[in-house]
Amino acid sequence: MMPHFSYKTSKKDLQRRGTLDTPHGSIQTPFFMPIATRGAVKQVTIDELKGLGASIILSNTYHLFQRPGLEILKKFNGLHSFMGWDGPILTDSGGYQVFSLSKMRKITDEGVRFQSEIDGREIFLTPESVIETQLTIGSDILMVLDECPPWPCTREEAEKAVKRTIAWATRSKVYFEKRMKQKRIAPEKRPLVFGIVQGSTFLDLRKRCVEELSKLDFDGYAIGGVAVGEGMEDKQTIIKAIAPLLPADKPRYLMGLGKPEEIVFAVQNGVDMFDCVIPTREARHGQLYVRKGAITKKSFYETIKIGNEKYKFDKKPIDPHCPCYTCTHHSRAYLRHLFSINEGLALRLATLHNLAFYLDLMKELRK
RNA sequence: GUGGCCGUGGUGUAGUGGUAACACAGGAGGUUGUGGUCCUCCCAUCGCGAGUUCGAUCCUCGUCGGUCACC
Repeated sequence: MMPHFSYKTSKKDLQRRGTLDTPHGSIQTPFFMPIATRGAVKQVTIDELKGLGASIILSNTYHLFQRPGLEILKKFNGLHSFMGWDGPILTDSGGYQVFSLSKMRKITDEGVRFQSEIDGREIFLTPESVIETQLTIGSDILMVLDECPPWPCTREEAEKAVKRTIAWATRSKVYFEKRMKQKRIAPEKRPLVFGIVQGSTFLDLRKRCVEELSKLDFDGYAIGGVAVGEGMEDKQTIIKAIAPLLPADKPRYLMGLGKPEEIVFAVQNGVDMFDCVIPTREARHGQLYVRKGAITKKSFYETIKIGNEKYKFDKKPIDPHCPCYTCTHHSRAYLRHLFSINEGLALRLATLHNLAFYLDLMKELRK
């Protein structure tokens, strides 16, 4: 079996730099994945993503399954050719949707029954079906189906979710290996599959989850169920305690996070991979990131609400030191104007800038 | 000039003898394995003056403004 991941630790802390091999190329860690839930990073073209320094993007099995649907994805031989992105793609399993769309779901040991929020039809996800769908998508990194309990939750609920997550992870891995054998995939074409650690804020449950998942020898390990409502302290406690326990020779992925300082903190604790809606979603709502200084400083950035009245006459770019298209072409006042007249260009320019901020931050963390 | 009708926030509309509701606009927050369409909060001494009343945005009179009809 080929080595998918190699890394070096920095002198201080647990921080590491590495290279992760995928069927669509090798990429440097730590990295941030812009989110393309439905096969598009909102507002941004493929070339722009590459120009910004994105090496991998994230999409979502549950959403793609509904639209465009597997028939189209099969005809196109997967998502890469359908959307025109030839770099690596990680797909979330839909496990998070168990949590975020919880009004419309029913979980059993067998799987998750959803009522589609689009057309109302019933969708039944199992660990096996989710792996199969991700193989159809042609994902480079597959995530297993997990159960992400809400916060707060009781110890009993968390324990139940952990047990189910482990059981599902086992089934996922078995099914994945079976399919790899059947398909006779060459080692370098073989996608990666990641396990997901749950356990809410109960560290002993999380540790047990890590131990059980480690036995299954996944290609990488994710910390899930973080940033679901708990406070900063809980988040830090989980990251600090759990990240170093994950197998060191495999990439570590902190799912769904986060704010810039959370990413920095996690990288310093040995996490390699991130995704988050924050830069893209907040951009669409006019909240933009401005770099203030070195990462070592406590407040190395600030956010501005470009819609605020105080920017009405502001001739400065969003961030004078930012090399992105938006900052090299337009003023805050113009951006504010575009937002106030509800012009689509506003969303585009804002998204380009926030992604530049995040991806530049990752570049710096890889130095 | 005479008669009718109407004057409520930036705009358009509700409403009640116990100091005002809604939408949009405006202002300020929020957003963590995606909500461009989402959430929260703020923004009116009800044209002006007087009277009746415990209390008037509401009733009465006057006044100013708008509008329609008639002379």
